Amino acid sequence: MQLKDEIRMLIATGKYPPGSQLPTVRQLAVELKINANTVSKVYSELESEGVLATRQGKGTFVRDPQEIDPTAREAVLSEILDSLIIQAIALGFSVEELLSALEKRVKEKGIDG
Amino acid sequence: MQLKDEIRMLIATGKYPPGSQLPTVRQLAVELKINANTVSKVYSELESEGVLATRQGKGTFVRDPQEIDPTAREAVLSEILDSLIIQAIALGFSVEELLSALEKRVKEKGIDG
DNA sequence: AAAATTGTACTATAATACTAGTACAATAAT
DNA sequence: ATTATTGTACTAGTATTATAGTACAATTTT
Repeated sequence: MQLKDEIRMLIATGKYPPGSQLPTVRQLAVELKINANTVSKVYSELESEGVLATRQGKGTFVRDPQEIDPTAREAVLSEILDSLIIQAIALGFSVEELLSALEKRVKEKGIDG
Repeated sequence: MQLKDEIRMLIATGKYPPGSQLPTVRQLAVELKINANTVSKVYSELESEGVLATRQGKGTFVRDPQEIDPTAREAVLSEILDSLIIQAIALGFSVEELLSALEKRVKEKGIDG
């Protein structure tokens, strides 16, 4: 299920800004040649992470971050940070190296904000 | 396959320092009540990431980070950093928030280095 | 109210991953 | 050399997951 990553990517790069509507599950299923239920599951998982919001009969939308419960939002971030830290340390990177690598990567990708 | 994460965790926390030997695939398979081939696969994947080194007939060992090819090592780090950045941005975190959250998380966990 | 649009639930089928058991290959110890 | 130890390859069986197709539920639009 790397579809989740692709959707997050499209959101992160601004292709789908907050409030915008994602393709319908049927549209995306046809486009990617996968099953509508699989798309639905992915949307549901991203919804439970707070990234998306679905409304029956209307569609699936990118959630405005300010509307997300801050506690849940930070919990998700902490989880992925922990995973990152563990992987980096296991590879022998120091904390300093990790921090500077993140800064460098951010600059390279030219991310706004 | 969250076994990979657990092994990385044990390495990161110093339970298995560089050069130390991991349990044999059979030992770990019995202990976790899973199949030896599954353990072998996990070991192989971690080896391809550069974290482990296996030697036929001798066992599987934690690789000394200094022995890892620096290019491959940084490629792995870049990959997980990109994943982190995308997830964080999709959740509406700014780069500044991401960096400070990482610093904070590192301090909280009291990681050496 | 009726029709259209969208996400979801359900069953059956196909594909994938895991398990179990065994045999083999490479290294180390005797 | 022989034996023991360790990781790997292989086949077959099981379980999990994804797919396909259909029907249903909730909302919007007409």
